Formats: sequence, structure tokens, C-alpha cells
Amino acid sequence: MVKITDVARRAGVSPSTVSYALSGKRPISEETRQRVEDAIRELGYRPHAGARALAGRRSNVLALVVPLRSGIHVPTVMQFAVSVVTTARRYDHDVLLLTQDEGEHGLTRVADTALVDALIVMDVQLDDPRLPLLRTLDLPSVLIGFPVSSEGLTCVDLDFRAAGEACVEHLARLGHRVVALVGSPPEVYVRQTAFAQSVVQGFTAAADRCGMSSTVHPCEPDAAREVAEQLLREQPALTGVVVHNEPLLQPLVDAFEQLGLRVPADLSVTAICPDELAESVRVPITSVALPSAEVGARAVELLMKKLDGTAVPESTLLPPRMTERASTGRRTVA
Amino acid sequence: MVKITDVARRAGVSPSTVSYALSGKRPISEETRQRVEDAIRELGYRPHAGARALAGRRSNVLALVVPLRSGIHVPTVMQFAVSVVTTARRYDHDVLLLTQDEGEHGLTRVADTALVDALIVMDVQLDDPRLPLLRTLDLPSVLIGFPVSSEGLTCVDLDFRAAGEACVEHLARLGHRVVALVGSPPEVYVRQTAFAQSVVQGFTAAADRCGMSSTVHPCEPDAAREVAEQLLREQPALTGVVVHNEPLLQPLVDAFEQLGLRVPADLSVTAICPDELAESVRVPITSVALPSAEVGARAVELLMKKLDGTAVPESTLLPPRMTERASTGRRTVA
DNA sequence: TTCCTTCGTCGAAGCGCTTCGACAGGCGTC
DNA sequence: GACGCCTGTCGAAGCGCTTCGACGAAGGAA
Repeated sequence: MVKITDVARRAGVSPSTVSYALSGKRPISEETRQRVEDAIRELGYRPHAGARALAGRRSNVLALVVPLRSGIHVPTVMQFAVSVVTTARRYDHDVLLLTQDEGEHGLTRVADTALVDALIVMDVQLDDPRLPLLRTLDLPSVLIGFPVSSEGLTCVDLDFRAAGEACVEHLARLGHRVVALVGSPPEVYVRQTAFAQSVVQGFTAAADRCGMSSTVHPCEPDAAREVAEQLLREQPALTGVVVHNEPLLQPLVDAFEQLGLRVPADLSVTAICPDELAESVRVPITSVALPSAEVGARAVELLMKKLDGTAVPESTLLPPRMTERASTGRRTVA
Repeated sequence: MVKITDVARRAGVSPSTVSYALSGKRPISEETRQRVEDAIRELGYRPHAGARALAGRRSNVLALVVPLRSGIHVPTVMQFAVSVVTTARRYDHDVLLLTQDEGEHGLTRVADTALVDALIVMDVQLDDPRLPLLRTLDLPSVLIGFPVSSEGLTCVDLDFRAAGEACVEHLARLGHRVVALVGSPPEVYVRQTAFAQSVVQGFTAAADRCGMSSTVHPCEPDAAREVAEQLLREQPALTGVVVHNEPLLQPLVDAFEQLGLRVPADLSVTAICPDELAESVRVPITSVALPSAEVGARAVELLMKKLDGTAVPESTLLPPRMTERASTGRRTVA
């Protein structure tokens, strides 16, 4: 293994000079820096991560806690994780993967052993048991999602409330008067996951504001047909649907069509989902994008600022971005 | 931060004794061990990961390289990753997440900086550019999937060839004579991904051996309808289908039914996919399980053995496990 | 009894890096 | 010209842990 003393000898300087040339924490003359860089290249030097972490009190590793529970959309999680890793690499950090099942112990462990410098926690619940811990831990952290109170924490997410509103308002502008929200599976609401509730709130508030009649339907991933039938039965005047349930989107559209409704002629459908998904449905769906990659990148950027000692806002709500596609149209008077 | 000297003082022993009590690398009297453990508990001691890595030349971290490319089934990857993390934790290791886009540099980097002790590489291609690197790197590694030659490497995977055979043989036993394989998207074959090719080989070989007529159809994820139509047009005598393409499974079954074929009365369908998926289709599918969790666990176990210095077999092929469900039946003579 | 082991513990020497204080030399200022 | 002040570099002191060699005590073999 080639170490810093080898580089120093080769460049004709002291190890500390090599270190400073690398970190830029003290001025080094251009000429010396060049010699050091050459030596590093020639010897193929790579600083030892453990030694660096020990002496520098920074491991340059972030922990990412991913959810495992049912009802979450796996590709979205994965896309998020990849974006976190990619962004972290741009800041010369690596990412340690933790699963939710180690729970709070996992967080304490990686924090206490100084394995990581900071934490990213996904799938935060309104009243998440990890919050007190995160508040006392002296590691910086960023949460994906919003608990009841984000006081003393840093949270990022799509503004789901605004997303719900945007869908309704879009339908309102198109003349629809009766709308339904087909939501996540019931267990997601029972868990009090913030984002699911926010959508409901935004949806309901906007519908009320626009004087529309609205209903909400939590829904299991394989219950497309039943929900479609139920909706038509209970709400014959329904002309607008908002879907906030990724795996259900395509089946639900299929079910409506099988029940004789044309999209968008008879029924306008909007969704809150990744753009990719919205575009892959047979009738491309007008949707508010679920920007996992952006959220991931943003989370890392916030964390880097915090590690620098820069203050960051407690909450970062990404504004919804709606893309009109083929699945929505003006209400045709029956 | 509480450190080993604090523990030592509290227990009335030297730091080295604490270290040995913890690692078990030298005999320690029961009484001393007890005092040390008490001190650790009382003080809440956690060894510093960096210091440990520096002195002990082991970071207790594994790198997991996950694929990002199109055509792979994301939930399967995720399930695999989770299983790797869970198993690694059982051996007191953590998992660093690397994405494929850092490529070989990522591997060299984490190896050279001694950030990790070992590597798990997913989505290996027949002629993977990373192979020479993995052979020369002195870190132990395990590959998921099989390249052309696994010489000097350690590879684990489902025995995809046998899986392909099992599907065909199952159909053969049921009296089917004309079968088709609906495979992964063309790009997967172009990339020479081993597992996809193995399925084709097994499928074809078994069909030949059984005197069946067989064809193979790589297929894009959204081309269900087209493929179904094409199959019926080009092979009117077709009565058995093997699907090796997760996202396509449900749509393909739907398409067949829409074309007037009942499953399994008119057409028997088998698949190679996660059990979970096979069970979630409207007609539960007879399938060979894609045991991501087992593969992940096995990969970690092999790695742990290698880290111990134990020799392990170069290739570990998990035998296919087939579960009969509702989608296959005896061929009804037309 | 003597000698050789084994057991249980300690002290000290590192692991490879960062960082602090020091200092030499060059510059601008009054 | 004396002074202070940057600029650029060095040496040394750790960071918290593991491990090696040493050593006293206890036990067994001869």
C-alpha cells in the first residue's frame, strides 16, 4: 500500500504538505502542488479511508435508511437511492445502506461508531419514533417527508398538498364538478404517513374551494376493478379521478375502460406519480411528477450544507410540476 | 465520546485487555470479561469504526454494486439488496451502496481506500469488463450471475438453465407439444447478460430433448399485445408459454385472454419470476421462483467465508424450485 | 524439585492520516 | 529600517484502536 509518506518523499516535501495540498486547507505554492500531484499520480496513491476518518473526524460516508414496508412503490425508492448515491459522489461521499428493520438501533450504531457523518431517513411518519433520536443525535440528518412538527429537523419532499390541489384545480378548470381520489392502500394511512395525508388534504380543500363534490378511496394494489365499479355505482356523476397509487394506475384505467368509460372522453384521470409511469400507461396520464431524483439530490445538498456548518431551512417543499397528457379533457355535458 | 481507555479504567484493566475481551482473540478470565462488559454497558461504549479499520485492517463494510440499466426488474434488485444488508448485519458488517455508473473506478476506489473489505457485484455480463479487475484486486468478491468463465471468481445465482428446462419439462409432462419463450427485452440479450441466455439455452435444449417445437421471443415491457398476437398468428398450434420477463407477465396474460384464449384451458403459462409476482397475477402463475433473498444471503455468506480465509466453490447454482399454480393444465386436444 | 507450558494480563508500538504551532522569508507600511 | 503580516512549509502530536512481545502465576511432566 502506498501511503502519504511515500508521496511526500517522492515529491520532496513533508507529509503535512501533501495533506494540505490535497485538502486545500492551507496555501501551497503552485509548484509544490504540482509536484505533489505528480507524485500521487505516479504512485497511484489513495488515502486510507479509516485513517482519514480517525484523524479528520469525518468518514465521508452518509447513511441512507430505506423503507421496506408494504404499500411503498419500490422503483421510486430505488430511483431515490440511486440519486442519493450519485449526488453524494459528486461531493466525494459514499452511501451506507441501512434498512428500516434495524430501526433506531441502526441509527445509533452508525452514529456512535462514527461510521457515517450524516443521515438521510426516508418514509418518515407523522409521528415517527425516530424523531426524538434524530433531534438529540449530533449528526446532521435530512428527512424525506414531513412529520407533525419539523422543528429542529430538516425535511424535504414534494409538496403533496399542493400536488393534490393542482390535480383538482386542473380538473376544475376543465369543468369537472364531481371528483374522486383513489389513494394509497389503507395501511399507508393507518401508519400516518405524512405524504398520503397531505394529498388527501390538498385534494379535499381544493375541491371544497372550487365547490366540487369529492370523495376519497384508499385502495389496495389489486383492487382496481372493485374500486372502479364502486365509484361508478356510488357516484354516477363522477367525471374526474385523481390517482395517488402507482401500481394501481394502469389497472384502474383498464378497469374503467372495460366498464365502458372512455378516458378522457367520459372520465378524466390525473395522477401523482413518476413521469415515467404516467407516460407508460396506454393512455398517457396527465400527472404531477413525483420527482424522486430531485428529492434525493436535494437531500444530499442540504446535508452537505449542514456538514459545512451552513444553516438550512427546516422544510423544503418542492413545488408540484404538472404535465398535461392525454388522459384529461373538458367535461362533456351528459 | 467514550473510548476504550475509559472502559479500561472503569473495569480496572488495560485497554488491550478490553480489546481482547471484545474480540476473543486471546483468553480472558470469565471474571475480567464480566467486568469489561459491565463497564461497556455502563458507559455506552462503541468502538470507533475508523480507528478499528485503521488498526485492525478490516472495515467491516461490504460494497454492493447495483445495476441501474433498463430491462432489469427493480423490485427484484431491491429485494436482493435488502437481503444482503440484513445478512451482512448478522455478521456484524455494513453495506456500502455503489451504482454501476461509477463503473470500475468505483470498485478500485473503495478497494484502494480500504473503505470496504469485500465486494458484491450484481448483474454480471458474460464478458463483463470488470472481471479482470476483480481477479487482480486482492479484495474478496462475489458475483451475482455467471460470466463466460468463472475461473478464479466466486459466482452465485439461480440455475437459470435448469429453470428454463424445468418450465419446459413441466409443460411436456402436461402433454404440450408447441411452446414459446417470451423473454427479456432485446437489450438484455445484446448486453449478453448471462442469466437471460441461460434460460434460452435451457428452454431450447429441453424442448428439443422432449421433441417439442419451440420458439423464442425477446420482448419489450409494453409489447404484450403485439407479442400475443404475433404468437397466435405465427404458431396457431401453440399451447404452452414460458415467460421470463417480470413486467410483462400480467399484461401478457391479459392480452391472451382478450384474444379469446383461456388460461389454462387453451393456453398454459409458466414463468420465471419472484413468487410474489406469480401469485399476484389474476390467474396465479405456475412458476420457478426467482429467489433474490436467498441469492443475497448466500452471496454474503460466501463472502464471509472468504474473509475468514475459507475456500469456497467457484460457482454456486441454486436449484430451481417450481410451484404449480392455476395457470397450467393438460393440453386439451383441439 | 526443576523445567516447560499455558493462561491471563499489561505496556508499547504502530495503523495512516490531519492539524496545530512554529518559523523562515518576502512584502508593504510608517 | 524596524515592524508586522502574509505565504508556504515542516515537525510532532495525536485520532482510538489492535496486536505483538513480555511476563508473572499456575499447572504438568520428568
